[in-house]
Amino acid sequence: MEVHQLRYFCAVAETASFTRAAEREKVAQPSLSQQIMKLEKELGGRLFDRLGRTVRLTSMGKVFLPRARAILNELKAARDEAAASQSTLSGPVCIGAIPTVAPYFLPAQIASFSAKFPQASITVVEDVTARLMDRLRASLVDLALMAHPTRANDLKFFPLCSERLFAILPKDHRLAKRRNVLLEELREDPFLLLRDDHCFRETAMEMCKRARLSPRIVFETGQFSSILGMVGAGMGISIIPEMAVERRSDCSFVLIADENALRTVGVVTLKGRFLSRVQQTFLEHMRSQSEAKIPD
Amino acid sequence: MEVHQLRYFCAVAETASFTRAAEREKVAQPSLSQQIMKLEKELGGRLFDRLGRTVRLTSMGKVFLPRARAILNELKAARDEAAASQSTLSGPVCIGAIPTVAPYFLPAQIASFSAKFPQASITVVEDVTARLMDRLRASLVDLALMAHPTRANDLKFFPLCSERLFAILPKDHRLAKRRNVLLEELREDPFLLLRDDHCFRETAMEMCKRARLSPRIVFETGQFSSILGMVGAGMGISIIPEMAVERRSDCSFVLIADENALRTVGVVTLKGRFLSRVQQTFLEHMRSQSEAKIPD
DNA sequence: GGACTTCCATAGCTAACGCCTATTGCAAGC
DNA sequence: GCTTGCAATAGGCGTTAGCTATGGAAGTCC
Repeated sequence: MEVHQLRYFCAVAETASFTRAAEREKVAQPSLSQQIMKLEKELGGRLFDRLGRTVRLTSMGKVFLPRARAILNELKAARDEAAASQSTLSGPVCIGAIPTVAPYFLPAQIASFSAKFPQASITVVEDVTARLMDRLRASLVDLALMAHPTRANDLKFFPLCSERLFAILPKDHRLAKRRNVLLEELREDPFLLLRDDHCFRETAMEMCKRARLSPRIVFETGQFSSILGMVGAGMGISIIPEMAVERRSDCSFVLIADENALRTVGVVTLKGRFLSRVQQTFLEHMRSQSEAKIPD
Repeated sequence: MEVHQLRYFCAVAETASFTRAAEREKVAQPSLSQQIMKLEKELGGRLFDRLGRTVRLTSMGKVFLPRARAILNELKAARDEAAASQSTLSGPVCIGAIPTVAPYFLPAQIASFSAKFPQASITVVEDVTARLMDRLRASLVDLALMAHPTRANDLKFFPLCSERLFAILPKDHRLAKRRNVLLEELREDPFLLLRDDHCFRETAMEMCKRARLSPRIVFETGQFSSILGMVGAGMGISIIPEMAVERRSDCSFVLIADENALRTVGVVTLKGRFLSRVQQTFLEHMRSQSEAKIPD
């Protein structure tokens, strides 16, 4: 049973004529007759009575007609829906983001994108790098915002922006008024850091290592806002990226005087993964939005 | 968009592998790949992500899958229903019958057929010959019980039985006790006949003509039972076929002594009309049932 | 890290099948 | 009885779904 056979069948039923049906379907009449006969053979009985010059549905034809019509409609609906899911900028976009990027970067991006494409249904998953990579590989997220080009070669990294790193000090810290600072100068201060699974902990530790400094860690957390609070309370110092800097009365942010004190934020996708048009568009939206923001 | 493409698509979606899907669908893997690619091209986007060794639905694939499944199910249902309407002995049988046959012949036929094939849904239309022929030509009835082979060459006549004709006389008629009678002997009696559009009127008039008798008609009706009642009341005499004979205290039935005093009852179908299996079976049922009943 | 395996895509060929034109066969209408 | 209208048949052609063989990329094993 083939699609064109159903089309021809409906055409004959509707025009009550093989000749007119053939015209409507833009095929020669014998071709159409053949296909109808083939269909009749498959179904084990005639669909039409051929009575001299009139053609009429048999009782089997009568029960078959609505089903054939339904199938043709469903085919059209399926084709249309599929095409629409590609051509219109609608459908699901699931974005992953690490906790040290999500609250500072995503809200504005999503807001501007949603304003342009209100049909897109955006969901966000916040998780640490390792687990985001798993989710990418399982196609549970379409795009992931992460820091540093990934070493995994089944993933692709699109850099968005590089941002400078800052030392965060209590307002009354001896270096709080400086325009910039070397990490070496903070050798004696107790450190507050993110937990082990956060990639920014690694970034910070890397900086310390470059400054030949092994920090005394007195507090670990999962979010910068806790660090800011604790630093403000005088518990110690820390390192944060530029996007986490915020005006506070109890903390000072001092630029780290090291040209390598940078964090690169980018979008990661799974290689070989086909992105729908919305998903692709969201990626391009983020890239174009952040071009302007790349500080250098 | 073709049926096999939908089948292949579902197979890949369900096995998560082109190779396994090809095995399941009994085609070579490249053939299947080609068809999927063709389908993807038609829909304007990929249906699957090919990620190294895993194959996974894209978001378009996810919306397309249930629709493809639904269509395949509908196809199967349509095929099954059509095949069932041919193979199982169910479905509509619309029988036409002339009023001078219907009440005497049909009830037993329908009862025995329904007992054997309770799935058949039988409807009966009672009408005179001319209108039954119209209904046959319009496919409003599938079979029609009529008398005498039809002259119309777009119809086909299957004889069922030939029955003798009887004179019906009031109990106190001078010939009421006879074993048989010649129509000539009834030359003086007033006649009761069916109305003009009933074919049995023609049969009766034919008999009169053969007996060189032009009957004086004193009553016309549409049914034998009225004639029986009126004859019983002594209004006159009439002619009826054997199947209309019934024991009555006020009438006598005397066989007409003419070897041509016969009425042939048969089934008529429209030439070129395809009968479903029930319809065909009903026809054969009637023919086999009445074989035994053909008097000669 | 190189050989092997696994899996999908590509290339080239073949056979089937849908479509074509021309013609026949059958009714219907003048 | 001839023409007309319509579906079926016959025979040729081109497209295409299917095949085998091969290529290339990713994962696996020693």
